[in-house]
Amino acid sequence: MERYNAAVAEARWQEIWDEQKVFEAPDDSDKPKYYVLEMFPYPSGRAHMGHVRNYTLGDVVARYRMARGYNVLHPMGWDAFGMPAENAAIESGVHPAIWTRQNIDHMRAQFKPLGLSVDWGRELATCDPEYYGKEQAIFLELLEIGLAYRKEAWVNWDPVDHTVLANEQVIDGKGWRSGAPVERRKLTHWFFRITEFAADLLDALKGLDRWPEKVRLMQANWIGRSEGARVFFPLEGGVGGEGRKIEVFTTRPDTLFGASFCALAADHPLSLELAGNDPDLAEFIEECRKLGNTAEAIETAEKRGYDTGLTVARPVGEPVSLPLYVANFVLMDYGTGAIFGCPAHDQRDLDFARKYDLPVPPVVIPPGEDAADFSIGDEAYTGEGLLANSDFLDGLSSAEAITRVIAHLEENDLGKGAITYRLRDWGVSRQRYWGAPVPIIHCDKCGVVPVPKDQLPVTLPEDATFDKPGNPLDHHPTWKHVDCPKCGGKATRDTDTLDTFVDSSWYFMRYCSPRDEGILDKKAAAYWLPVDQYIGGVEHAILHLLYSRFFTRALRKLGYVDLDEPFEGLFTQGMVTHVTYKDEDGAWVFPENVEKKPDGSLVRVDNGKTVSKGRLEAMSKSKKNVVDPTPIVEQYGADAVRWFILSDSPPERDLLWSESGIEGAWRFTHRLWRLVLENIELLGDSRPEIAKASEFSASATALRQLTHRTIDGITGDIEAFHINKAVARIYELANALGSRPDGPGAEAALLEATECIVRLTAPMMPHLAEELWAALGHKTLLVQEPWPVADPALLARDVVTMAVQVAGKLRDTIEVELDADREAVESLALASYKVQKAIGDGVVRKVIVVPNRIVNIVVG
RNA sequence: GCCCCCGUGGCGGAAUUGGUAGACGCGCCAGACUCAAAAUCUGGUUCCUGCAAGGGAGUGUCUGUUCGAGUCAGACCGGGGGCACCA
Repeated sequence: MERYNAAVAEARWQEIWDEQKVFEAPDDSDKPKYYVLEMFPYPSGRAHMGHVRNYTLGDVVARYRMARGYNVLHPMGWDAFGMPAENAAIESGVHPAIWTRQNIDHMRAQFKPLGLSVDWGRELATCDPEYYGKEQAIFLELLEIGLAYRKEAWVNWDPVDHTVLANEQVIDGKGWRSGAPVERRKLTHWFFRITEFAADLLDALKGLDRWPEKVRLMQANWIGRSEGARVFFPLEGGVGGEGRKIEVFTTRPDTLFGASFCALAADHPLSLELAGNDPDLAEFIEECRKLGNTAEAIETAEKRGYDTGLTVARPVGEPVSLPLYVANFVLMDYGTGAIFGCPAHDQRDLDFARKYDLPVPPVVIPPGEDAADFSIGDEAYTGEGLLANSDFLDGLSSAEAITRVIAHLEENDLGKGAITYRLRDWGVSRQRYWGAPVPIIHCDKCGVVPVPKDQLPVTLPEDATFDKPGNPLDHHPTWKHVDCPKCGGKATRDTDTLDTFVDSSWYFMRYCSPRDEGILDKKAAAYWLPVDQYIGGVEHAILHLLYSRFFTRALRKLGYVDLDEPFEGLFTQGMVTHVTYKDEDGAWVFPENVEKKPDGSLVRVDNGKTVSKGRLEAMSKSKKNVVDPTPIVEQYGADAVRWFILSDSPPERDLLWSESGIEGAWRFTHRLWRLVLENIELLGDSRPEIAKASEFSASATALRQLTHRTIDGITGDIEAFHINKAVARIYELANALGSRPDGPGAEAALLEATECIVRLTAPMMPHLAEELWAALGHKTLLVQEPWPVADPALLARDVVTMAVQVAGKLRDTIEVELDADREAVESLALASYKVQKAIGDGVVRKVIVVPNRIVNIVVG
């Protein structure tokens, strides 16, 4: 028997699928639609195993749904804007567009041999003007309805690179690339008003029942809803005019009587106003700004405050004056930028109070403590309890007190119940070249002027230079200089580009009508959306998914789509890991540079140094544990790679890439090939139809039952993303196919099982399955064949094996008819020699019979 | 610090959701084929004890609920992830 030549067969089937356009998805169909999407890749230039895993998982779903009779949309594109392209331009002088194009071509060439069921006709790249021009149109429409706006905001500014840095690009308070200490600067930026949907984005998480609980939780935490109250504290002494007051937010209005000070954020308007004629305060504010916002800075910084000398009045109960501070731990962009400090019941406030010698009156008494002698030491009491020293709240529980005090505040116009979210508006301006230009013109006379829609796209100038720091769009000699569309006078373009998260927030909608002249074709969008199954890494659990949810709501408001949630089902896959090796100097070593000596020790091939096996790590260039998919696919074939990736590890967990694993998978492709061809040989020209067989031997029936259980099991496994279990069932059926049935109906049963294993393998190893389907004599393409259906009659068993326990310990098993009655089972169990031996001279107290499962004999 | 998830053979992992722990694969061991090797096929493989039949232990640790616990509850230990001065 000749060997299966994966390379030849895979190329051939890919060509046939391509020619017959089997993966092209029409925008309307009698079939139900199913939209499968994997997160589109950043074209870094090299495909990695993580991509292979991601797209293989999606492909299994897509091919399965096709077989189940769905009109499947399974597109692919490129998240093509972003910094690496610009860095490449700075480092090697290649233009970002050229660099990106080459990478896309290279990666597409790496993906194609995987045999993915992708409709390549819908391919898009976010750096194409056809794409980002539409994005600019969306921007302008968001501006019209107030979901995009401009405001001044504090940003991390890299003084060397002359650019804004995202928080994650600031390491130890320094720019990740320049190493220069990052400054806090106030810049005017574009924002998307995502906070408008904060409540909805949070509430709607409940309905996303096909999302991982973990992701929903992370989003909920990120949105961060806090319930409490806003409370006004009047400024005393007529400062700033009569009736002036500061507004604070608190989640613990029940502790209001425990207030011993109030504090403002450094950038609070009142702080800035007071700093105007208080140089010391101005200096303090400056220090706060320098502090930065890195984790380390925050952790090590002690609580510090500046006493403004002003006082505020406690708004409830007996009149009490509280000192007003400006404090470094109060955030301007959360709540109202001002707090009241209740040291007894908040750790930060307590630290602050101890430092500045402020009173610490307890007002919430923990259960079991006595109000008379309860006092606070070094730890604030943040739990609930009964109120004391709190006027009309005394004796109430924390919960009751909160309700009561809010009612009191509202009746007397001193404050109101309020909800605050941690979520902030999304700053989208980036001072970079390789992104979608903000389609805005700034005119001295007319102010901010949108680029007229008929002048979109605002394209990037091709002749930008990258040899000096800062934004190439800003230094370009001519690009930004334009006439004002309104008054015709001299004006300049906005030189910022949009955050690349904007690009990825709507690409899944654009796929529905990728060549549409407008933003999108409403009919196509209505047909295809939402995405039925989205698949990608957990690293996007928060931002990308949250921004996409926002964009969907925004486009709904604009009338383009009629849905809130873009992704009906979400699956987050694990990483691909590989062992790491380090030599005696602690340097990472490539696996191919490691040799195993006969005594089992490991050495470097190049210099003979001792190597130790490190822990499993996600594949990364820096740890030298990457495996390039392309040579592996060339060596073993795409099916073997796909099979290995799908077996063993559950898709949501990390996958350990190993050489022995891929070889095992490769062996199975050959084993299945041989098994099926042997069966074909055995059957000769006969193709006995299962429906025509009138009688089946025991072995034929057993094989049929396994076949149908396998169909049923794999169907459920794929739907539940238990792909590793589906793989195990294929192995099980393959093992059974090794020993052929005999007697009446044997040939029909064998053919049925053989055809089924081929059909069930198709989503995972599509080329091999197609090859074997043809070998079985079929003229149709397997990819267009329906999914097999399990016969319920063959799923039911007429005889079951029941376990018999004595005192909870397994002693024997018995064969009984399905649903055999209790007494029969009981007496059969008691008749067992092993059971009797185990009972010995004990007394049978009770016999528990769980039908078709287990018998437990309780012995006293 | 707060929130969440996970601990099962040498390894990756199954276990119908409270009912025969270890499916399936990798690895390893033995056998068959071969002059030999590779490939392939067959069998074995949780641990302890025993020639064997068998017996005992066993799902991170300890306690509990139950006729019965990998599964439920409580405490602890270990690993991973998210958020982090959010009032």
